Parts: sequence; structure tokens; C-alpha cells
Amino acid sequence: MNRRETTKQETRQLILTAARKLFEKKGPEQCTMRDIATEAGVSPASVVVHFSNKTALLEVALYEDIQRNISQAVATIPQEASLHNRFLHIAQAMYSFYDGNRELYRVLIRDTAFAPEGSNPHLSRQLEHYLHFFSNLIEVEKERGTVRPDTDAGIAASSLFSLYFGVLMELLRKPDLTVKVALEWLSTSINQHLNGIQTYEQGGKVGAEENALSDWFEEFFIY
Amino acid sequence: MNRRETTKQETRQLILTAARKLFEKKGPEQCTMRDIATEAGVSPASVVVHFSNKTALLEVALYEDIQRNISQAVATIPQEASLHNRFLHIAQAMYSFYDGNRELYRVLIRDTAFAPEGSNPHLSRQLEHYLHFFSNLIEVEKERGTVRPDTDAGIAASSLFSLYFGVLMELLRKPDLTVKVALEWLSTSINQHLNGIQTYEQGGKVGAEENALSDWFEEFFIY
DNA sequence: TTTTATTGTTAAACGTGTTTAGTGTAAACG
DNA sequence: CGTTTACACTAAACACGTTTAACAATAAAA
Repeated sequence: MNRRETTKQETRQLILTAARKLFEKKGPEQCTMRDIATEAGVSPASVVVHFSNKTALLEVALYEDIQRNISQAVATIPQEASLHNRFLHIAQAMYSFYDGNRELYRVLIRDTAFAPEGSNPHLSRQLEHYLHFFSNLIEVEKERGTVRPDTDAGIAASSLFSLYFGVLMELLRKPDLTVKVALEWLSTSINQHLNGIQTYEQGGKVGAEENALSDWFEEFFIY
Repeated sequence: MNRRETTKQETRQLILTAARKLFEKKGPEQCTMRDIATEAGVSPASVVVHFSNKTALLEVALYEDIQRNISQAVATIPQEASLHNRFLHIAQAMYSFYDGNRELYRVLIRDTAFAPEGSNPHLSRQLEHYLHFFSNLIEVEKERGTVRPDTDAGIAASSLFSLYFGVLMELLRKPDLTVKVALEWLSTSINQHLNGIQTYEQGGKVGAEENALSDWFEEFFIY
């Protein structure tokens, strides 16, 4: 590596270290780019050269910690547990993690989850990776016979994530909501998705509607 | 009403009209407070006096249109249709509505959905109202016997909303995703939630786990 | 009517994310 | 080794949301 390249990576690290410190200490909205630049001993413009904007800096500064947390949670999944408990194991780890600095992760997720496709390469890749992972979990259960074979595992994984994400939003928005209450909420929600809420009386109807919009509904798209 | 009060309401309307026009035309991020102030014929400071910040202005400028759209969708729910199709009817109306200006509503929902509790009074109230409405729909189905009596209708309504919201996020983030594909996705997702994805072999197990974290899981909270 | 208080409005300024137009130095080249 | 090129870095400026301090006009009080 060049001398130029090495010093470049050094200042990059200086900025990242300063950013992590100040983001966590003062919160991402209270801490300015100038603060970070000063703490890192570089010019504000330099921060923008290395990380194209504040949100990108926030993402890069935090995604490794998040990654580490998910990995550890996945590594400690109780293998013999039910699908429900395995999902909740991950959720518990993540909610507790975010609970350590709700304001920080509220801003990160806000600026990240609604950014147009293509920004947030790091977090997007993580999400995609773990959706795959959950999808595989479900596929395995299909083979084991505990999940119905006609289930679209990809959509099931996305759905479970949506339920997780919905409760996470509440957690990050409402200071009074505890992690425990959030998890109880999510637990019920996941159980509903795994077992359904409708009665089985209709018999064959279950699964018939799945994967196809009703005729009545198709009308909307014929124009 | 005072003369002071009337002129105040007049300028408020001037600002709102200007804001609606420019937000829709140039997009909420491209159009500046100064633009809106100029269009309305007032000073930028005046805009902030009437609407405490840009996001609040965006919310007030748009919530009535949204409200109108939901109301109309709810009013045209096919009464005899299944729970699934009734939900999808609403979703279809809302997705199509947002599809008319994705950028606009992407920014609105981003700045609104993740704001701390208390901001966004208008949209929060709407959401709460319709969650109640859906909750009631489910309660009625419980009485009819198509939904299991042990179902927590409030959580079911929230869950269905989370599924709706998850797909909406994708729609607003990804320009290439069509409303039709989004609705097909949501349709499958909702079907999963209504009917479950697990097999029924476990029999009594269904519902046993519901509303209670497993013993294994309780351990986390004993410290 | 005169005086005082209230308040809708604003010009000017501020804070902060980002851009621009260099500047100097390390690498590449002859 | 001297010259040219590439580029990491920066000072200064810009853009825009928001705040401040003051003004002018109306309402309330005397």
C-alpha cells in the first residue's frame, strides 16, 4: 500500500473513531460534522470526502457493531428450539442492543430504512443476508414437516421481519415501552403468523387463496 | 373572530396552498421553505411561526388528502368479502394513492413514522383510529366464528398493519416495484398471517404458546 | 381618547450539512 | 533528477432550516 493510501486510511479511521465517540455520546442529531472533524483533527470537508454525507458516515460508523450483535445472536440460537423461539431469540438480542441507545438507532434506522434503494449498502446487505438465513430456516422446517409445503419461505421471512420491524419502530419511538413488553407483543404477533388466526373450518380454503389474488381483485388491474 | 385572527388564518391558508403546490411539484426535499414563503407571499419566518417546522408543515399539508383517500377506501369495502379481501381493498387504495407521488410520500412517512411520540399528531391519530377499526373487524369475525376466539384482535390488527407497512416501504424505496407486484406480495403475506404457515399436527400446541413467552425465554428477564 | 399590552409579521442572523476551488505533496514519468 | 500528474486535504463559501430581536398594527385598558 502507498504512503498516500496509508495516510488516507489513517485519517479515515480517525474520523470513524471520532464519529463513533460523538454519535454515541451526544446523539447523532446533536453532534455536528464540525464536531466530528475537530475531534478527529481534520477539516469538515475531509469528512465529506471520506463519507459522502452524514447519514453514510452514521451507517459506516455503526454497522459493524450491529453486525457483531446479530452474528453473536445467530451463533447462540438454541438449535432444538421451536421456530418461534429461535426468531424471538434474535429479536431479544437486537431489541436489547438497540435499547442501549434508542435515540442513536432511531435516527440510524429512520435515515436508512427509507432511503432510496442503493444508499445504505452495508445495512441493506445485512438485511438481505439475514432474510436469506431466515428463509432457509423456514425451508428446513418445510422439509421437517412442521411448516406447510405450499409456504413461500421468502415471503414468510419478510413477513416475520416486518412484524419484528413494526415492534422495533414502536420501541424506538416510545421511551416508556420496555424491551420486555415489546418482546411479549412480538411473541404474540409471531405466533399469529405461524399458526394463523382463522379457524380451520373452511378446510381446503386454506392455501387456495395463497399466492393468488382473488378474481374479484384482479379486476382492478384490467384497465 | 377578530380581525387579527382572520388575517392570521388567511396567511395560514396561503402558506398551506403554496406548500401543497410546491411539495407536489418539486418534491419535499427540493422545495425550500424560502420557495414556499415566496410563493405564499410571506416571509420564511412566518412559515415557521404557523407550522413549527418543515416536517410539521408537510404533515398538515398532506394529511387531509390521505384521510380522504382512506375514508373513501373504507366506505367502499365490499361488505360480503373475506377478511383478506377487505384488507387488500384498503391496501390497494392506499398503495395506488401513494404511487401517484412516491417521492413525496416516502419523505412524509420517513419523517413521520420515526418521529418521537407526540410529533405528527394528525397522522398518529389517523393510524390509531384505523387500527381500532381493523381491530373491530377482527372482533366481529371472532363472533362469526371465522377467527379463533383466543386471538388478540389488537395485536392482529397491528400485525396486519406491519405487513402492509413493510411492503409499502419497499414500494416507496424501489422505483421499479409496481403496485400490482406489491399487492401480490402483500396478499400472500396476509394469507400467511390469517391461516398460519405451520402444519396443524401439533394439535393442542396451537394457541398454547400464544400470549405467553416460553419458560426458556423468561430466563432472560430474571436478573 | 390616550395609553398600554398583545401579537402577527418580518429582516437579519445563526447553525450546520455540503460544495467549490484551490494547494501542496506524493507518485509516475521522461 | 526534473517535470508532470494525481489526489488527499482544506479554507472559504453556499444553501437552507430555524432563531432572534424588533416592528407595526390591533386589541384591551385606563
